[in-house]
Amino acid sequence: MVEYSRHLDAVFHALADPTRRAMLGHLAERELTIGELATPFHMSFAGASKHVRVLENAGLVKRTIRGRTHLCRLEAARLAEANAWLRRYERFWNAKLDALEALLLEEDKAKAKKVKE
Amino acid sequence: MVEYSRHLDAVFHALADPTRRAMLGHLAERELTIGELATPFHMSFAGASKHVRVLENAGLVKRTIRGRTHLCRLEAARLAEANAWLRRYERFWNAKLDALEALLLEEDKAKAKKVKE
DNA sequence: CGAATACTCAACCATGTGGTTTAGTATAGA
DNA sequence: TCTATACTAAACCACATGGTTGAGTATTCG
Repeated sequence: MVEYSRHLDAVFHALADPTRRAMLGHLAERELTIGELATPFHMSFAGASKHVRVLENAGLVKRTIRGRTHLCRLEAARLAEANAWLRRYERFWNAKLDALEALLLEEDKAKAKKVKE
Repeated sequence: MVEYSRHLDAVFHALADPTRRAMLGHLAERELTIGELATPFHMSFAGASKHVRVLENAGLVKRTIRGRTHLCRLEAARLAEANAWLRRYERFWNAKLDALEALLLEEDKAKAKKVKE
């Protein structure tokens, strides 16, 4: 759980930029080269390339060099880690789950009582 | 959906720091003052205070000034937004949820149909 | 009142960030 | 082979970040 920490730093930092989030969105459709990733943005090629590097370092993108083009594909495992971290706070934003939790808690109490008896 | 973008920048940036993530963890237990939030960390009081400010600006923490102490409580709505963003990639890391997603999508379609009618 | 407490603000520092441009490397294709 | 393509690397810029210290502002309490 603590092992996530380093990952999470990099992943959340990578996600904190709208360009990079958009890039991930495009990669969700299909694999793309650096050039294809770069074109939608008003930015130099090198600039976009640096964003891809950040995503790669965060483990969100894997690169396959094929000839002179670099094919990038989405790697979702680290997104799953980030999601897992966020889910720990789910009960704070989801009242329905709060009620469920209360229910389960009571069930647990009932069980505990039975065990004691 | 695009409206999230500004929020997401701030939220993900706030979450990219382990000190701030730990602070949120503590706030999940109970409301805390700035001083209580600061003590666990090897850091000046003012330094910790700046972290709280970042969380506050990201909308993750609400502050209630009570006399000379500032009580902070977790505000999870923005975490929910971040979670919603991440969930769009769920199918990439969880094959089982893929089926669920398809199901929900059909339900949504059914609902949309009803609304239209 | 006076002193301790809880906190902010401002200035400062080193480093990191997002962006650029220019130059360089390696591959593909005429 | 010669040139266009796809990309990286490096140097540079302005600005943000995470951290510090020191001073300032309320508020509480003896």
